[in-house]
Amino acid sequence: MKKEPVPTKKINVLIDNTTEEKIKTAAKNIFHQKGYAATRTRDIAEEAGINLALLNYYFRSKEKLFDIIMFESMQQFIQSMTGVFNNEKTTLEKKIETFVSNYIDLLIEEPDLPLFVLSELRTNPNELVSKMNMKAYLMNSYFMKQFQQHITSGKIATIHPLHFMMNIISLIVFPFVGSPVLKNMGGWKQDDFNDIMLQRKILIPKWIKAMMKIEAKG
Amino acid sequence: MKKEPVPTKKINVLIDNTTEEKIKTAAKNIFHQKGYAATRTRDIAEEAGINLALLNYYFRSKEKLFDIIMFESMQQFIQSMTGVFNNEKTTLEKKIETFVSNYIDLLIEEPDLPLFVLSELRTNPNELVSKMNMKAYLMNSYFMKQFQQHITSGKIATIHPLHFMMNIISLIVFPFVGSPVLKNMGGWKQDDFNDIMLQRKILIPKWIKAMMKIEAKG
DNA sequence: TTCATATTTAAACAAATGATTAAATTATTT
DNA sequence: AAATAATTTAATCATTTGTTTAAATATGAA
Repeated sequence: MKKEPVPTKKINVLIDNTTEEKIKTAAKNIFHQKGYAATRTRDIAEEAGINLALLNYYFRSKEKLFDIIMFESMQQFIQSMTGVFNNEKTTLEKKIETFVSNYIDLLIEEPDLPLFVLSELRTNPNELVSKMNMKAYLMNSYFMKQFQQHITSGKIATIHPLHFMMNIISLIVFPFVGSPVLKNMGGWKQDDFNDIMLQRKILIPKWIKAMMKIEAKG
Repeated sequence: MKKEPVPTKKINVLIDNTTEEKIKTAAKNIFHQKGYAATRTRDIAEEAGINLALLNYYFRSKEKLFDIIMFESMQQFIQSMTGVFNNEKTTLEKKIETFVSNYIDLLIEEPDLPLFVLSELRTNPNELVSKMNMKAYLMNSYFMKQFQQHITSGKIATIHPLHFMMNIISLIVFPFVGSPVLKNMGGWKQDDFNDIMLQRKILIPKWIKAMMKIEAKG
């Protein structure tokens, strides 16, 4: 007779050996690739190499499992900012460079992350987004303080901080979201695409700086 | 006994009065909002106000109906370029301004279009993308000719045309894709959001021009 | 009108799918 | 080792969902 599964908190092994972790890893892969609705619990079980019933044994339901994956994915999606934006020892310029670089590295590792998060956010209520409390984080960051200083000292144009964030994130993330089209148009294989994205680690900070200045003149 | 439905090509009425059109309109709305997998044929029937069986009567299957919607959506997604990019009487700068303006107008009308197309493209093979032949269209356009001239004459930096297109489209489209997050962070209602997007009709062309120049110096 | 054809409807079907059950196996404790 | 608890398995269930069927209704032609 089964009861509640025991809270599996053994020693952390490098390789996901526990059944629970195998399921989570498989779920992440398939959810990221196909989204919630198109994912079958049987697909997850097969990818994880486990019996279908174990999914419900460990996670109660497809939806509960999804909620966990979704939460962790959103954290990963956001976490790129943490640690960069509150460093009081780096300049604004340096923060932008680091942010762009870290983010592109992350997306080369997890190319399906943005489209997954954004697609699922479309249906779900924005409860999760509120929970993440991104607004407070960004607005209270040291980054934002520096940004405001640059504006008041006239170093950069007067512009809504969210326009600024929108622009940086757009330039970083959108190519990954549109990669099927881009690869087709450029005749690029995965490695070519990644090379182009790596180029953008250098280019995007330059572009951003240029964008922020011109406003002041025009 | 039913046979093949007759090809419904009556006089085009302003209001979608025919059953076929009612189904297509409903299907577009729901597919755009929820994607293929999360859409139930019963949802479409209900939204269209018709009997469920009529969907299969007119379109054979959910998939065939989806293919039609998907094709038309991609055309709409791409069509924004047509007509702008091959106008031989406008400058490069003017083309950019018009393109940005038209595109933002389209996305305010059809805010779900990009995420829908890009999500579905992720799963499907890129057969559709190839069929659209976007590469040939862009590369053979008068726009691209002007772009190359600007590079050779030193007016703008040497840069891969796809980087350039990526940047414009990223700045236009990504805010719509990430609108749930943006609205939350900015505390914006739909109308506020649209106002911000309308601001970008002016801002994006300025930013793009600035980006293209700085490269030359650096 | 009358007849044929097109359209619409309610009901039902079959496959897919998330979830559960009860038994079998493995691991842990006493 | 024996007993208890945890994990795994194969089979099954119940619901959802895309699709079909056969009858009913509406439309148009003769």
